[in-house]
Amino acid sequence: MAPSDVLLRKLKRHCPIDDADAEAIRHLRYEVRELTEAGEDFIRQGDKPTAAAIVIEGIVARYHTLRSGARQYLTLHYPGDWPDAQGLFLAQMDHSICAMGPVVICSVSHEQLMKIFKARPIIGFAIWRETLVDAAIFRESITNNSSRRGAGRLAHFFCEQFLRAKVAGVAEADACPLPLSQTQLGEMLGMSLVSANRHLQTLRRTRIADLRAGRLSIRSWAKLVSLGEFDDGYLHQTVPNV
Amino acid sequence: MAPSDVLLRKLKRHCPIDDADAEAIRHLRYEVRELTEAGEDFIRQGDKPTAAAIVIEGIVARYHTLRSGARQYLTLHYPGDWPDAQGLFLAQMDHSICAMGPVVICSVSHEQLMKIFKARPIIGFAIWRETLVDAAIFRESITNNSSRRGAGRLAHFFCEQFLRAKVAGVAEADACPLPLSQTQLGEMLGMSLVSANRHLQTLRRTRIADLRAGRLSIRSWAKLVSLGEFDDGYLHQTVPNV
DNA sequence: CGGAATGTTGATATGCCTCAACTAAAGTGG
DNA sequence: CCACTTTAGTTGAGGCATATCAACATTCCG
Repeated sequence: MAPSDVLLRKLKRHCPIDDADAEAIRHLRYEVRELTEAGEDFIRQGDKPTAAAIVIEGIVARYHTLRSGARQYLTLHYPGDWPDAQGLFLAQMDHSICAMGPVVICSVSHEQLMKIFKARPIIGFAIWRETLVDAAIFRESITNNSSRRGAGRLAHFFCEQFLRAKVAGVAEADACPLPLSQTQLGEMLGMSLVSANRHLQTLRRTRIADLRAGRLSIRSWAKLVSLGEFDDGYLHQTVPNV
Repeated sequence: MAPSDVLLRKLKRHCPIDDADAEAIRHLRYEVRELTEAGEDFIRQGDKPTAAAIVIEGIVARYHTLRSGARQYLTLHYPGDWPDAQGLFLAQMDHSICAMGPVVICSVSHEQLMKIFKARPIIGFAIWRETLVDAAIFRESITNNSSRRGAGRLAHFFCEQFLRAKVAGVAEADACPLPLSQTQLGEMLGMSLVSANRHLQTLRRTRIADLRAGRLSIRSWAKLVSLGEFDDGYLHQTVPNV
């Protein structure tokens, strides 16, 4: 899919974009970039970005680097997502973003975006809303990592990733890409890789879900939702009137 | 301080607000509300707000309610903060907000705000930036609650609250209000109240910090920062050019 | 003065981390 | 194509941090 199509598809999920808005978006100049290496950073903590990136293909992750050098993964991002939209107003990156596999991203300069926001506020609102949904996802992660434990924490995470992959159009009926090693899964959920491994096996053994070779398979959605106490409200998939 | 002064003070921290912008803000109609009961909710999970609240005096908290009825506190908010700005674009609240003591809030209808955003984009940008800093704070909480443990987790939290209280103008040189019971401290940091109590005592014994009667006293800022591995970059206090 | 909420302490249990060894799979170079 | 290396996944054992339970102290408030 062409970058502007991915972009429009996503923005329309946030706000009603009319033909003139769509035209303006199609006329943006973006630079397309391919990353082939899994793990490659494309924005680093401390950077001062002058353009915003949109994921076109593949999956990227935001992460903090701790004093010790350890990582805390924060979220994954799917095609259509704007993983560094905050860079529009926050001068310096407080975290890094890396590719979780082969990825295509495109970037649009802040300059162009600021101009379009002034001329067509609705486009700014759509991207603002994107950042607000991100924030809701962060909040949910605080809760998941702080108050659920073991398999429930994994289950909640899997529910979210599966739904988001589905909305982004990269999931099948009962499976989706989830290119995380068990080490990374642990770094995402605040547990050791040994714990991640063991809870993963529990989900396998109970035929609830399976993660293998970068692919998440859902065996029983109902059980997964129940175990993770998952309620998708925070993903805010229903579009408001603006 | 008058509501519009608190509001302007905060917005100016985000973007350069000119006289005409300030005038427009002063002419907004807001409803002032006082809450006297600690613990009183003023927005509930599931609500569909039609106005946005600004904290004028006191401290409020956002929290999730789990299936079990337990709470996960997400963040505290200080005078000038917009704890439910997300309601502008996300139809339904995914969390609740309560007063942590006597509080004054004022609310401005979404209708008025949307109008002013279209006429004066810079005001929208300032509030957008507010929501982006919130998101950065959420990210940091994920990391703090997931990858630091014990006293370090407490220390990081205390550093953040002290700095934010200072910026909001409600802190003294080495102390600030922090109206949390130990139970709530635990619910904020993802630990039991017994653990919260014991780590608190460690900080007391080592003369690093003390929390008593809703008041946080900093005994050694240097040690607190070091113990919590605190770096204030994520609070994004430096103002960008727009 | 009594009752409720909050804070403190001890004892016990358990979940998770760490260490360490080993297996399996994937990628590399001769 | 096969040995070799590297990375990822699996398993067991031991110890520690934190949760839980329970009793008690303290403060606050009516």
